[in-house]
Amino acid sequence: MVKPQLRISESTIHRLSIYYRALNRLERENYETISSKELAKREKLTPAQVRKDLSFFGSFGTRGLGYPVTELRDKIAEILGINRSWSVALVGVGNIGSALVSYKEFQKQGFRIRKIFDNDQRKIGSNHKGIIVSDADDIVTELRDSKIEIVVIAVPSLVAQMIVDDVVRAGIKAILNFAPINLKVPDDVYLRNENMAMELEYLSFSLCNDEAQL
Amino acid sequence: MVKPQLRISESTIHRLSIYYRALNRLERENYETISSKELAKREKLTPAQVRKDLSFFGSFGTRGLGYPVTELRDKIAEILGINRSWSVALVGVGNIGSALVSYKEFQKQGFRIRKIFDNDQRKIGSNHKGIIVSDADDIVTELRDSKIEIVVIAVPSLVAQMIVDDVVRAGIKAILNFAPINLKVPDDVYLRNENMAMELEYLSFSLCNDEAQL
DNA sequence: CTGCGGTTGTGAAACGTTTCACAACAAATA
DNA sequence: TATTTGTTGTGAAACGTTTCACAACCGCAG
Ligand SMILES: NC(=O)c1ccc[n+]([C@@H]2O[C@H](COP(=O)([O-])OP(=O)(O)OC[C@H]3O[C@@H](n4cnc5c(N)ncnc54)[C@H](O)[C@@H]3O)[C@@H](O)[C@H]2O)c1
Ligand SMILES: NC(=O)c1ccc[n+]([C@@H]2O[C@H](COP(=O)([O-])OP(=O)(O)OC[C@H]3O[C@@H](n4cnc5c(N)ncnc54)[C@H](O)[C@@H]3O)[C@@H](O)[C@H]2O)c1
Repeated sequence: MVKPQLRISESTIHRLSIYYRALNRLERENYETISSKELAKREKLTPAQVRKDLSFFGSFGTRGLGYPVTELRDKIAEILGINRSWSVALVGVGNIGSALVSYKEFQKQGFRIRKIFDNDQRKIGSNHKGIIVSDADDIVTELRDSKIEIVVIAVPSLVAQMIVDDVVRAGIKAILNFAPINLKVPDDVYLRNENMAMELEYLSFSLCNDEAQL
Repeated sequence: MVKPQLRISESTIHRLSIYYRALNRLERENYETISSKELAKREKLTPAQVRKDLSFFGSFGTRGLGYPVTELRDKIAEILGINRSWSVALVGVGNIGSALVSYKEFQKQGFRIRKIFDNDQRKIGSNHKGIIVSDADDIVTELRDSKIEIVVIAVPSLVAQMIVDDVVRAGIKAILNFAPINLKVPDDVYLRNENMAMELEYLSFSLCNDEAQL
């Protein structure tokens, strides 16, 4: 898929996610083709950037015409690996965990929550959207025997490292963490952090340094 | 605060957020000073980066000794503008909105949710952590007469642009958006997006391109 | 008060990403 | 067929960020 031995930057991948969503909308609006110029305008990017990003993975457009919307959308889905479904487990079904379980878009996109863990006796055994909450003490064994590929961590910061150690021990290679803390994982485990406080802090900084044109 | 006419990059600000949290932990662990080397190690960054980031804002360390933990933490809080409290409004108290209202860390950090809007008749008038939910139809007037500085958008994507237009019309200059869509705002309004799907997609991409050492 | 180990602050080099600019091509029109 | 308009794909230039490397300095020991 990727042109051999070319390192793709994080920003490029993030923009592919953006293109993917934009193309879905364009399809709904019955566009058949889209130029890099128009796509860039819609997403506040530059046409050159759109073309360069795509060119890392192949040549999907037609000169003079632009890119075929549906085809490009599918191509990007393939590149991102979202043209399939992924088995996801959630650890910690509190405020944010519950919100994630109830979020239909993730399921629609192919991210299927198949296991939920918690250590609260009142929650263990309860049913969340058809999934029975397991005891967090069993994470290692339950994950090892499962087909889970991605684990979402939504437990308090203080216990997050402990949980993530278990998750890693169970052989999981991809983790999405909501605790505002830097988790330590081996090099072969992919870890992404979702840190809302950081975005609020960015807004705070922007407001404080307003005249400086950020 | 910022050295005159120097543009600070987004990455630098994000790292300041990281340092801030790290320093808080160090304080709890009774560290009095910390070297850029040690701080970098803890947060998987480089010592040079730590020093360069801080140097944009002044000179906070002592050669031979490192940085004073508490003092530096307070300095960074001042730079980020989080040494004060901010009045926040939330629009959409569904799954994710409720999670945010219940999240104590934001309040502790000084981000105080003071108003909540929704358009669901069953929710309007109800009480969430001491705040009565207002009718979303009144956003413009209610926000205009208020001291709200930051608005969090947690409504379905389809209505997010409409809501954000109201919010902008009310004179709000900082918005944190959870809807997975590119919102259009005037140049003088700061908009940050929290897009969880994007992080899941990044993990998916990483897993699919594993051998390529991402 | 000199020398040494340790660390900052910062210009300059190295590196990475974005933007530019244009050849190559597609379609439409005359 | 020739010409015009529009757009991609991509090397090369411009720009921005990270890393390097070292002078300047601190505290301490002798
Ligand atoms: N709520 C938010 O809006 C929000 C926003 C940003 C970040 N976060 C972060 O997300 C995480 C969860 O936040 P929350 O508000 O949902 O907290 P919460 O207290 O509502 O939920 C935490 C859940 O984890 C469970 N838990 C605790 N220890 C556990 C363990 N050892 N093993 C398994 N489960 C355990 C608890 O029983 C609870 O169900 C925290 O790290 C928080 O900082 C939350
Ligand atoms: N739930 C999640 O975990 C999650 C994760 C990522 C992103 N998001 C995004 O966050 C947003 C909210 O998601 P959710 O799961 O909380 O949805 P939800 O349906 O649970 O909540 C949406 C809330 O917005 C209210 N609302 C609808 N139209 C409104 C209007 N015109 N004015 C004011 N309020 C209105 C609804 O009454 C409801 O209370 C969506 O854009 C979603 O894509 C949610």
